[in-house]
Amino acid sequence: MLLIKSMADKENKLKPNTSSLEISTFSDQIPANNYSLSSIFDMPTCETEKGSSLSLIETMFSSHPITTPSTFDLLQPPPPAVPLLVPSQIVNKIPSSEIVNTPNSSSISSSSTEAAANDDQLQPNTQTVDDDDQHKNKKQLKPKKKNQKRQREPRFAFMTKSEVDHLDDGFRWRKYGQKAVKNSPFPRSYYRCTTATCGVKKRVERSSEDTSIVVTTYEGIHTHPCPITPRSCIGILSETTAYGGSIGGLGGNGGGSSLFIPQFHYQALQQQPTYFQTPTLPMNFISTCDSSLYSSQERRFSPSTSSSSSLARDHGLLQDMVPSQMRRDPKQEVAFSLSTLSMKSQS
DNA sequence: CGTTTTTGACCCGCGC
DNA sequence: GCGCGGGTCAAAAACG
Repeated sequence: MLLIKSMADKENKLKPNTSSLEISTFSDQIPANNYSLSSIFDMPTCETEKGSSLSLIETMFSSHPITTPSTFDLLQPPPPAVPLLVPSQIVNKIPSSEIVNTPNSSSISSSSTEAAANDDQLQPNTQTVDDDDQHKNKKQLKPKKKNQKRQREPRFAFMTKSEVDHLDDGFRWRKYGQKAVKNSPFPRSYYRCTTATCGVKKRVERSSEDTSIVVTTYEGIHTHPCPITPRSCIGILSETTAYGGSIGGLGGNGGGSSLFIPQFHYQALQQQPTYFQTPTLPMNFISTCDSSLYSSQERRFSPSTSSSSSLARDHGLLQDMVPSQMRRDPKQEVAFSLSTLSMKSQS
């Protein structure tokens, strides 16, 4: 699971060279039942340039309980990546029990089969039914087998502090539904990746407790490159990850938060099962902080910013993960664990 | 005119 | 069995 919180307001816009961005991404072993992450983690606080202090993780999912742990069980938090990629200061805050490798965890690519295998209620012939087929069957043949549960892709939830609900993450989404959320004045929107072969979906809803927080839940893995690849992303990405086949992303524009969570290189998922196929997480994440300065369309053609190019010159794991300026500022902490993204990519 | 959004209806799972 | 809530469909409307 990834959780991200960013601070952005109109007066304190996120810029690549500023450190007003607060990020906390991590993975955990998902409890079997509903849970509130705020009760699991005691994250440190950090200060923005404006001096405001807030917890990196305040009320993660306290109002958004995850009720489908089976999908999250698919996440694989690999131990090797955590100590290398997560600042120890942050790691120490995360109970080790929460980041241990999960025996039941599996890869994304193998999630469908393993999920089915782990789900005794699933019948064997349901394992290969994908979303599209489900939809077709839904229209053609209403009756479903009783024990046939809808198979869900792994989900990744992000929390961002944003004024805009639908954050631009570089991918193109088509809204296909909207529902009122119980006990919340804000509706939940359903989006689907517009790429024909890509079945990634995402839900966007605003927290009822903190209306400034937008909860974005991604479901599935993109099987294609990002159609709108920010130059700044390319600037700091290794060649193998420049496409940023992603689990999910957030990117603000129009004065909202400006985040971009790079995703797996879609090829990496298929070919190279290595944790370190994903060191681009915070890189993209941070490199596109300036997206508020231009629209997503413009961003497609915008030249690399000086900051991103400077970031591109940074090498090494930590350098790759954290902008130099942010690294220098002890107040600005970036906590992340690629373990969530580190899933076996055997196919 | 193609694409996206809106929105009411429908399906499905689950709890009672 | 029924009601509720989450999720999805698809026609119509809106948009660029």
